[in-house]
Amino acid sequence: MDPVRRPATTIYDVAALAGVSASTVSRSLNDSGRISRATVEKVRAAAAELGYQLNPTARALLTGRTMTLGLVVADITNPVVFGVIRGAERAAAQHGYTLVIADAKQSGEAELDTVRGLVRGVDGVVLAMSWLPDDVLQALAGEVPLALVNRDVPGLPCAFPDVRPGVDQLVQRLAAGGHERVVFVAGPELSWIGGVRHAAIVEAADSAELSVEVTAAVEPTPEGGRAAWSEVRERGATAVIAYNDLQAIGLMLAAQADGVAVPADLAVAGFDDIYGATFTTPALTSVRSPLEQVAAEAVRQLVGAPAADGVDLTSRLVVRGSV
Amino acid sequence: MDPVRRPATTIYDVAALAGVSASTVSRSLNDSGRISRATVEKVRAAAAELGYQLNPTARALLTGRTMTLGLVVADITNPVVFGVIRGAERAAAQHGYTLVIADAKQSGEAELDTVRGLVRGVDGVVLAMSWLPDDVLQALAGEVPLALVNRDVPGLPCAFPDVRPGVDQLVQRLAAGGHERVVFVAGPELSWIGGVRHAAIVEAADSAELSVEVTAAVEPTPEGGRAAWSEVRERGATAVIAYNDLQAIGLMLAAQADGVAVPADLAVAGFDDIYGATFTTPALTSVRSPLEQVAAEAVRQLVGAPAADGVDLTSRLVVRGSV
DNA sequence: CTGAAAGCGCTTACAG
DNA sequence: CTGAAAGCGCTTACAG
Repeated sequence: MDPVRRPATTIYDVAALAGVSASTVSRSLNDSGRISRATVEKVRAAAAELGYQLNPTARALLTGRTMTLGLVVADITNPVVFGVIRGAERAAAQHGYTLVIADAKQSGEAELDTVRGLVRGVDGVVLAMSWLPDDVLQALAGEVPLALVNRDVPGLPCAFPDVRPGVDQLVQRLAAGGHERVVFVAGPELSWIGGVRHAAIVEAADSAELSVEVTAAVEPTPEGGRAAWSEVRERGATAVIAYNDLQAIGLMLAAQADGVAVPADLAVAGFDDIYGATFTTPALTSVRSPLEQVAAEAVRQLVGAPAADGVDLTSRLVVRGSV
Repeated sequence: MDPVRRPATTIYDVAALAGVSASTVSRSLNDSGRISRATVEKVRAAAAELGYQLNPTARALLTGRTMTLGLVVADITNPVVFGVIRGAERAAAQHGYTLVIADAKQSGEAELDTVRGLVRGVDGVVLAMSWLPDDVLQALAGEVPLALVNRDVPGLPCAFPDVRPGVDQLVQRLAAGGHERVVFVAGPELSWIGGVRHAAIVEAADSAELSVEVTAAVEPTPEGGRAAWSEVRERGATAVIAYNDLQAIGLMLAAQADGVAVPADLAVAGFDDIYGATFTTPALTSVRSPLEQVAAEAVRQLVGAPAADGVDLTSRLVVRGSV
């Protein structure tokens, strides 16, 4: 791979061409003031002529900052991470950072290994939908600056959506539709956001005088949703809210395969409004959270940039045919 | 972000604790031979005690290699890139590289900018589903080692699946099903793999004595598929093969919305067998390519590792309800 | 088998 | 306003 690359031009090449010292080149290019305009322009011209590009490695060694951020996602197979990746990348670029994306492969152990492997090469790590317990995360934050997406751990920078508005809309809609038995399909036990979703549903149901039951925990996948279907059916639910869209889709397909009409016999809703939520028939109703903004917010906190105003991390209901 | 990090322990700390020179530490840790077993163990113990971790930046500056690879995907929103990301990441890790993932946002210009931004920080770049023309790619390869996924450009390392086996199976199945008018929905004009797919279909159709028409080019998205539906209908097709699954899904939904029964009135198939191909009713029949292996193969070529045997880059038909 | 020294490409006090 | 020099943390000829 190596032989192809021509030796990169350095600051010294530029200095020689411009007839100044390397220090002056460095200062001119970083316009740190204190250099005469004429010199700056001479240096700029020389740099342009040689096609000079800063060697980020050298700078990183000196400054101790790599200007690289790690993003560890719980499971890159879940379409919900798209938004997170997009938002994190946009925010990272905006603050001058490069983003390294790594997959934790749906396992806390793999996640920990992944972060550890990143530690020396990045200035900070964003953990999205982490499977690790609070104390492990707090300890990890001693090794490398950390920020969390869809999680709230005391003492750590965290960003997560406010799920209540969307959940309220969903529950009210179900109540208005005459549903009385609503079942919530539980996500992984370690999922913090799952607990938040459940709590928001229970609270909204209380005010709407609706009863909500919860199933045993299943995987946050279509297979998990399929697996939960029999329990949902036994509970005699007329409406089901899944931990996420993947589950909702699996459950809906399983129910339809059993001859259940959606939404006539069973209303189905999920969370995340993933890409693919419109592929089903009927299309899936879902509580959508602005994950791009949430991820961007986590990055902002991580790099210590000032808060932008007008960031709205509020969820909302996307109504489609399944409810 | 900075103040949190404790000053990292260096090779000199280890050297001091072990009572040897820094050179010896370096050599011991890289077991470059020529160091007595006793010394190596002493150094290892000291390193472990201090929790020493190599500073990759310093090594990179010295060796000129960052041990980082860039992966630029045409559109991270397309589920088809999952496999590419997974395969590339696995292969990169296997060869000791870290993978930086960047999104070209479905635009050749953005793609070029993205690669340029990566150039100085990586040892090589994998371009997946590139939108750039051959000559631009060849020129780019002069700036940074390049490898291509789903593309064949003379003179560059390339990896792509053999689509013919899967296409043959699909076309034979259509022929056996009595279809006579097959329409292929064209993908983006710049898509090399689109041309390959089309050619394979025409060839297979010829041997099966089936006629194949092709539509105007549309976007490789569900919206593109929807947009192509009217043309497909006008052509009186009884079977349609889309450039990719996303198109196939969009087209199928549009047809169904017009009261067309799938597969009774219209057989629909796509390419890629994306995650989500089973979300539709009926589930989508698709020609699946081993993109993980293809991506891993591109990485292998990029880093110049010897070819592993038993890599099979052959496509196959995944039969579901839509055909 | 081990060490002293140079150097990778930058930035930044320290002088002038 | 500009330059000479030191140093970031490593690796690697060059000596011994």
